[in-house]
Amino acid sequence: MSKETKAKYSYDFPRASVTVDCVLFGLSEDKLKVLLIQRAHDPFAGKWALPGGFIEMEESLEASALRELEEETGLSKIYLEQLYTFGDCGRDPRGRTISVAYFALVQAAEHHAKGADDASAAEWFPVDKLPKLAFDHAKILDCALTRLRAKVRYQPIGFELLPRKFTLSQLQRLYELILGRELDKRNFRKKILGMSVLEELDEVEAGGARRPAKLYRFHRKQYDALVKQGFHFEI
Amino acid sequence: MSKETKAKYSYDFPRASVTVDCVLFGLSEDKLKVLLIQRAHDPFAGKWALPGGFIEMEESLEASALRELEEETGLSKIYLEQLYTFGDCGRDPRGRTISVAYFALVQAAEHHAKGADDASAAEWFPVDKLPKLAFDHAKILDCALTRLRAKVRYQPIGFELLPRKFTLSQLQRLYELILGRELDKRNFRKKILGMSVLEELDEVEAGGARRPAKLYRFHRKQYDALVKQGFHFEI
DNA sequence: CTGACTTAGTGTATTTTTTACACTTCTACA
DNA sequence: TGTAGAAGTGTAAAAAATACACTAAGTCAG
Repeated sequence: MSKETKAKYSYDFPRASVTVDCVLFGLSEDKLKVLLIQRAHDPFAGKWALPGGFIEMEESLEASALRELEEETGLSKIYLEQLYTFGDCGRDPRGRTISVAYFALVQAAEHHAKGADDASAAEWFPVDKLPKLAFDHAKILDCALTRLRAKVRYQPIGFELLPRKFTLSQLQRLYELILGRELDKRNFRKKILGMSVLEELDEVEAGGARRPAKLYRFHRKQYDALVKQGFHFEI
Repeated sequence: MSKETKAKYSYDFPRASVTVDCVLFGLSEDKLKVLLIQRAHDPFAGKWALPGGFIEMEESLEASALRELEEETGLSKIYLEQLYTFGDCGRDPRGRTISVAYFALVQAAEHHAKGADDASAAEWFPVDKLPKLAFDHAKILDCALTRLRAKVRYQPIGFELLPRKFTLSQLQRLYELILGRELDKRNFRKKILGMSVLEELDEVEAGGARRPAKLYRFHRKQYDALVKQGFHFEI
């Protein structure tokens, strides 16, 4: 345990390292944001990067991603979806590294990320105002954004970005942000309510010098049931 | 090179193996088929499995997949798309193995696959009549089928499965096979022709005791141009 | 207390898209 | 030459998507 610092694991053939990286999207200040950490160590020390790191041997890929995320940003209990696997030869100066990328949507407001472990800082950046990223993380992020835009059209994933109780205007605004275009209020409401995946609550939004809006909640069970029946959610 | 058979590559931390596996779909005898190889070696010697194997260090993931495919089945020059990465702990009895799965569509008729290398045989199996598969390959195949069914709805991928020149009836039949339901002939033609991604040829189908059908060709350039304009292909 | 301000909330008419549906055409072969 | 068999074609009805403008409910300032 003292001087045995190298050559502890030997194999007949060379092996690549496997890492996981997470693209976390959040919504705050009326902007779509992504969570980045500032790297504490080389390579790319001081540079911004996606949270992530090496997998452990007795952990599934997703578990690795969740662990790294918690270690570096303090965030936990997040639903991750696998995005893509990046394995080009030159992508990591330390040697051949395969990175399995995950992405997730969270309520940025609820998650005050703080840097820890291999990260000296963690911060939410607007997706249209990003710093230069380490490794090929710009490419990974780009891939995630494309996926998000495609996905939001036919899956009700947007709900993950909002507080559990939200107004229809908030929901519409979210869709407009992700899709990058305005939607008609009446048509949006008609459509989304017609899907019966929203549960109308008996509460209204507090505060503000205007008519208070009704609050709704996403009805996941109802949604899952509809999906099973072959329902096609599409905005 | 003679007795140095172990411990040639050493690392400070344990590393997982990385493999690639390919799900190749083909069309023949009016059935959707998938290409399997019979494993020549342990583990699972004699069992059917997806073609695939370990990556090399100086090869991209896709290049590895193409190489393995050629080694084991003789097929080459195929457009592969990354499907998903499978990395659960118990999936390979040899130890922790991460498999990056790819999938592709080819004209089964044109590709007389023959077993070679680590495969003692290669054969096309109808997707609804599969043998028991090695590793977690049944899961991978299932994932590929789901993806294919989802994808065929909004991308004109089916064309890869047909000969370069094909009739509208063949195309319709293909869609029916993949989607698993019948389509109306007139509506199908109206829709597909309305997309202007098919080029009508001056040839007709030969042979057969019936009215010969016009031949068409997929117009990839036209399709790519439409996609750039934000065109949404959907059957 | 009331009027001004701000966002919430609502319905209908038009256009477009999707669906359902049946007969004629063309060729090979008996 | 006529019969078998797939190819090929149009229209009407239903459903979905779109465009569009006013009233309602609350806060706050005066």
